[in-house]
Amino acid sequence: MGEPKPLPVAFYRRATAEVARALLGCRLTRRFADGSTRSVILVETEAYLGVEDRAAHTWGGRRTPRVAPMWGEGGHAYVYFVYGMHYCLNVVTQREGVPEAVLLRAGIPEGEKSPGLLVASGPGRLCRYLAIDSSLSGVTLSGPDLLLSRGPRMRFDVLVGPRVGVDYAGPAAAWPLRFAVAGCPAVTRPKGLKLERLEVRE
DNA sequence: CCAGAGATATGCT
DNA sequence: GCATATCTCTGGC
Repeated sequence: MGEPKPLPVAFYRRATAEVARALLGCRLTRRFADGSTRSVILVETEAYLGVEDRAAHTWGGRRTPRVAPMWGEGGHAYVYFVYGMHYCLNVVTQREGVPEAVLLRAGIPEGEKSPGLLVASGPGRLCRYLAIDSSLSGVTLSGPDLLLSRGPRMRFDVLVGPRVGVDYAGPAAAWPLRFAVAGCPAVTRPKGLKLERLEVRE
């Protein structure tokens, strides 16, 4: 297999909830210092809609050193540390000055000897599996360390529902915000998720 | 199923 | 200073 091709910048410039849905089935590749790689196919995502969204770190226009990557160009990573022991990886969307992002909640490891479906289930475990920490916050998702690419050809149903944590309502939250691949055991507590439609990617 | 522990960076008062 | 956090694991019902 050749080198996966990064997603184009235009991919990240759509409405954030739409990007979250489109990330399902995409491949996230982590490259290590020794040149080895690990990849997952994304199966669960969540949108965070910036200044209007009380659940977003940039709610109300917060602009602190930690969230600086969210204010930057789409297609970059925003990684934060939470609960004293977990990292969470977000995909920054849209353009500079629009601080929105998509939390990556689960992925299926690709090419493992014994396909451990559960090791990348949950945002903290996903980061642990890919050895992602806050030193990667702000890096491009089209670079050597992290690469987002179109996933394998597949067809799947999309589950849509509320976010897992506290799901603040608001003007911006009229959108569905959480997306998952139906029937995938790696998806966090599918409760509350409703089947929306069949997705075909070829 | 649910409550509690775990451990610390971050951001607000 | 202090409360909180886009979480995970374990142990008890």
